[in-house]
Parts: sequence; structure tokens; C-alpha cells
Amino acid sequence: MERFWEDLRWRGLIHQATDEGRLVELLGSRQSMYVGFDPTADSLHVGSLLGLTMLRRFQAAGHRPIALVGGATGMIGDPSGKSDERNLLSMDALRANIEGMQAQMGRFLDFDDHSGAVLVNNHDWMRDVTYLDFLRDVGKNFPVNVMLAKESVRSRLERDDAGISYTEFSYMLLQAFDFVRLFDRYGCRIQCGGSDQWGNITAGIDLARRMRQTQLFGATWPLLTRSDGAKMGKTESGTVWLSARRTSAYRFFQYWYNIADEDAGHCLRRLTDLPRDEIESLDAARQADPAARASQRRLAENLTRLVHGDEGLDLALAATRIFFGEEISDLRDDALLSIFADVPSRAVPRERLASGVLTIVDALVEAGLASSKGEARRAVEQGGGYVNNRRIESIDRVLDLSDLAGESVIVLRRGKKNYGLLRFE
RNA sequence: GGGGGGUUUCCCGAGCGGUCAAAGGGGUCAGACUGUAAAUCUGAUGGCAAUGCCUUCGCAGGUUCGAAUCCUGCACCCCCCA
Repeated sequence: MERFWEDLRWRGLIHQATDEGRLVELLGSRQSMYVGFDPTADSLHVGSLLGLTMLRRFQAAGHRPIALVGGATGMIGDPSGKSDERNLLSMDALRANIEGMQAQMGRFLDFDDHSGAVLVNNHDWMRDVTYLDFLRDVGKNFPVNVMLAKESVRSRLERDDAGISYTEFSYMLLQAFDFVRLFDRYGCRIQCGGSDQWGNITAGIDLARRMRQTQLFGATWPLLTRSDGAKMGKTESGTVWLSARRTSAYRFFQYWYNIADEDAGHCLRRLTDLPRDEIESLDAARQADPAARASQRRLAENLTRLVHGDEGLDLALAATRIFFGEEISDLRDDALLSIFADVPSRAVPRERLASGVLTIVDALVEAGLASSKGEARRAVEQGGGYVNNRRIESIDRVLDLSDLAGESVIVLRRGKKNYGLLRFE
């Protein structure tokens, strides 16, 4: 079992751990380990990936992973790492979010397997606890002076402009209580989380010592950051989600494919389950020939397959070839429409195409790729107009039925990456 | 309350009776280059049935063959003196 821990260390996944010697010893037998997830949206995102893959690694090593969805704590809001008081979510929104997240976790964890991954919602045990019971049983064990010393609370108290509500202040107690309950129910002795969770994790360990006279353990991974300072999993256009509905497999693939060279090694180690020797040879290849981007490709393929399956990866690869120049022909409409799922499309009567009156200039405007005919004309004259990825040579070009890329779709493009679809119905 | 300055095309900013759809810069968009990076270079940048026509220079009138440019009134902004 030391090998397992050694691997986690090598991957850079261990930031802090309580009583590491005994923890490693404990891992010599089958254990349960839990990671909590905030139900702040109806989909998990790249930020959740680390926790999911951590659970996965434990399952692969023969332990039982427990994914805890914070149905109760989500109603409160974790102040850790947050500079401002958070808005509370409605019950309905929470329920929808939890359902969405549960649906995605099956990709990462085997819930049927003998090592039985478990999904729990802390609302299930919190909803029946009365306020008075909670204060007597749990609150009694929390010295306020210790709570005030925790980083998550202190940083907020030191601000003149933010402060912290009693509600958020209490968050730590709920998460601590979760740990005790999971110990009671599953014998779970280990909790992992991002380094911002250290305070909450140790709070649970303290509580278990007082309430159950038992020793629990915790470990944190360092928060995944990008070398340029930007947050991992964010782009100019927003969060990178794990749900294909929110972020297409193609865009997900592209996010990883475009990771900076300096970040690629970290991501391979922390997020993929590729073996050490392969990662090290990718490191060497990246040094020798960065332009080949072998690391980024491997990373993108590995994660896209994990999150979107083989089908999703195939789709992303097909879309990548097309978005980077490959001519489009002989494709079916459904393939085109899923590849271009993120691209705006416009329906046009089929007669206009058949009767040979649809000029390329009109088509570009119709597809929303130019805001005026003048702009469309300019684009074509400068060589920036494409039909099915083939450059338009003449401003007099007229579209007809032979230009269809699928049964009823023509793909127009302006410049490098602005696509627009016309559907002829 | 008195005096002065300003309001220009996406932004900044020239223009001070015709040659102004309006210099220059930024941004944006294309093209080349490139590792789907950054930088760089080139071109474009009000609309349209387009050797022309229409709309645009705070708003409304006026002078003139002709106004972003001159005059009058109005609105908003800035500065100075009370």
C-alpha cells in the first residue's frame, strides 16, 4: 500500500496529511475515503475533476470511494476560499443540481463493483436533526476560539468590507458532522479535499475524537492552478463543464489540448491515470519537441474519453479535424449537427438553393457571419470566406445543391474559426 | 449668479465653408507567418440596387449654390470667479 501513497505523492496530489505514517499504515487494509462536492450547479466542472479522479484512484487501489453531495451544506455555503458572503440556493435548484451531478459521477466511479462506490447526500441525515439537538451534540464540541483561528473564518473577519454571517460561520460544524456520520455508517476514516478544505477536514477529525473517541484521518491536494495565474477550468467564455450539454466534447478536448507547456506535466500527473513511465517519457518529448504537443494530445484524449466516453472522443477528434481546415464533404446531417453543436445555424427554404439565386454574400449574411453585405463582400475579397472549408475564390460565387455537405446542410466559415450553418429545409 | 472650454464615425482624437464617409492611434475583422500560443507583417473597417445614391460629426432651426466646419436656441459635461 505504500506504493499507492507513493504514487499519489509523485503525482503531486498530497499537499497536507494528518499523521501520515499511520494513514499509510491504515491504507494497508481496505478503507473508505470520502470527498465532498458542492451542488452549486447542475453539472460538475473541471474544478471537480481532481476530487473525482482522487476517488477513482482509491477505488482502483481497492478502497471504497464515497462521493458526498452537499445537499445540506449547499444550503449554507462554504466560506472557505470565498471572499464574500454567498447567495443561498433554493431547494428546487439544489435538488436539480444534485440530480445532474449524480448522473455524471457514474463515468468516474463504479457503483456496482464489489468495492462499491457510494453516493450520499448529507441532507438525508441533516434534515431530521433539530437545531437544539445539533447544538447539544455537535456545537458543544466546538470551541469558538478554535473556530475563529481557522483560516477560512479569520480571512473574512480581517476584511473591512465583507464580514461573515453566523450561517456561514456554522458551515464548518456541518461538514465536521458529515465526517462523523460517514464514520458511523461506513466506517469511513479518511477524508480528502482541496487544500482550502484543510480546516473543515481537521474540524471533523476533532469532532470525531470528542464524540466517538476515535482517530480519523485527512489529506488535501494542492489546488490546481495555471502557470499564468488564471484559474484552471475557466476560459474567456466561462467555466469548462463536464456536461456535454454545457461544454461540448470538442470544446472540452480543446481546453486540454491548449494547456500551456508548463502546465501539461502537472495535469497529466494529477488528472490522468497514465503510468509514471509514460508521463515521464511525455515530459522528455515535450522538452525535445514542444511543437508536437504530444503531452497535450494525450491529456486531451485521456480526459475526453473519461468524461465523454469513446463516442465523445471520436466526435471531438472529428470536430477538431474539421475545425482546423479539413474539407467537409459526404457527411451526414446528424454528424454535422453534432460536430457543429456550438455553432449558430439558420434555416433557409430549400428552393432558394435549388433555384441558384443564393449568392455567397447573401449566404454569409444569412448565416450571421457578416452584419452587412459590405462586410461579407470584404471577407470574401480578402480570402476570408469558405464554403465547407474550401476557400471562396470569387465574389460572384452562387450556392447550389452541389454545395450541400450533408443531406441539407452547408457549412460556411469566415476567417479562421467563425462558423455558421445553413439548413435548407 | 458671472466668465471660459467642450460634445466627431466602436473608443480616443484631428478637422475650423467646398477636394470629408471625415487624418492618426486603439480596438475589431481578414490574410501571411506559426505549435490551434505570443509577437510580427499586410490589408480592411457606415449602408446600399455601387464609377452613383443614402445615412452619419450632441439636439432643433437658420445663413449659403454648398456646413462636421458660420449664426441662433436647447440639452448635457468640464474648468475658473462668486
